[in-house]
Amino acid sequence: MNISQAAKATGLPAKTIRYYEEIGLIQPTRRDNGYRTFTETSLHQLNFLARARALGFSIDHCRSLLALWEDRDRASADVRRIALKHLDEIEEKICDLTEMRDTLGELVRTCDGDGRPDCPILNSLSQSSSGRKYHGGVALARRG
Amino acid sequence: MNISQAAKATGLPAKTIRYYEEIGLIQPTRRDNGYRTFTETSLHQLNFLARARALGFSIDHCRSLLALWEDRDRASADVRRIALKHLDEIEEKICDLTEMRDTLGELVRTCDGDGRPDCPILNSLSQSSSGRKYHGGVALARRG
DNA sequence: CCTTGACCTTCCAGTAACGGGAACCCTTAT
DNA sequence: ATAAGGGTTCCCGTTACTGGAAGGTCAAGG
Repeated sequence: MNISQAAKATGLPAKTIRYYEEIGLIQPTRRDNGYRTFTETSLHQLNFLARARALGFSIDHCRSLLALWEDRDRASADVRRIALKHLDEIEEKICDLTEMRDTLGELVRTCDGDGRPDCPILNSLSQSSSGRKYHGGVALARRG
Repeated sequence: MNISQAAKATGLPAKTIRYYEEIGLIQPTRRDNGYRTFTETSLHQLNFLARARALGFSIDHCRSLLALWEDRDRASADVRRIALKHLDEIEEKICDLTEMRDTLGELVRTCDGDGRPDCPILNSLSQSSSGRKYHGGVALARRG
């Protein structure tokens, strides 16, 4: 099975699959012409990764989970620990975002949105930062 | 006022302030020795930026908001439109994260976390992806 | 005058997780 | 022979910074 077939089968872009190989998450074999070959096992791994990534696990966490998955003797507790840690992070993010949403929602609510130059949103933003939290800048930033 | 004073006054790291100058968000003047000088106006801008960033506005949105803020004739509707768009994105993120949390929480709940090798979390992850959504990989990823 | 230490400067590299696109090879069909 | 549709590697760009090196500046102390 070639990479585009594997991509179709797992829902992952071919680029992503190549990337996963590059960083050592998977090791598909090669044919004589250099093409990657994906077996049933590769597909299982890729599906595992796709699902874990969809649940928000980082690549590093995915690496650990994948190793645990392939270790017949692993302890369930190890997996649980990673999942719990991730769950905590998700909770915190939801909390931050909810706070953002409430604050911003309140501002938007009080903004007429008409043609007049007065704007409660800008007024609030220009106030000197009481209650503002600096989260390291990037933690709450948007992507894409 | 030097950069470290400005940093202390705004809560932004000096590195970040230099970065904001580099990408053209602010234009502090320079002294003869090359040191940046921050005035009351600079501090207002930096506070504005810090607050907008804390609300999750992207740098690009911040740039627009800052321009609108400094435009005495701007229409309130312009600001409102940006804020609403951002609000939508926040909502969607919260939604995605909540879904993640619920799914992962359910898995963790059914996991004993003992020493035995059987693990419901891994079992679920290894199932073939029904109901899984591929969000473009990065949208839901963690940072830091 | 010299040194020390705390500032300040610029520049370069790295982060997470890919996506876009160029340049080029392989296979199959016409 | 050539065109289409795979595949490959490699490099750059993305976001919003952070860390660190190399070096200039300034005030105080000996």
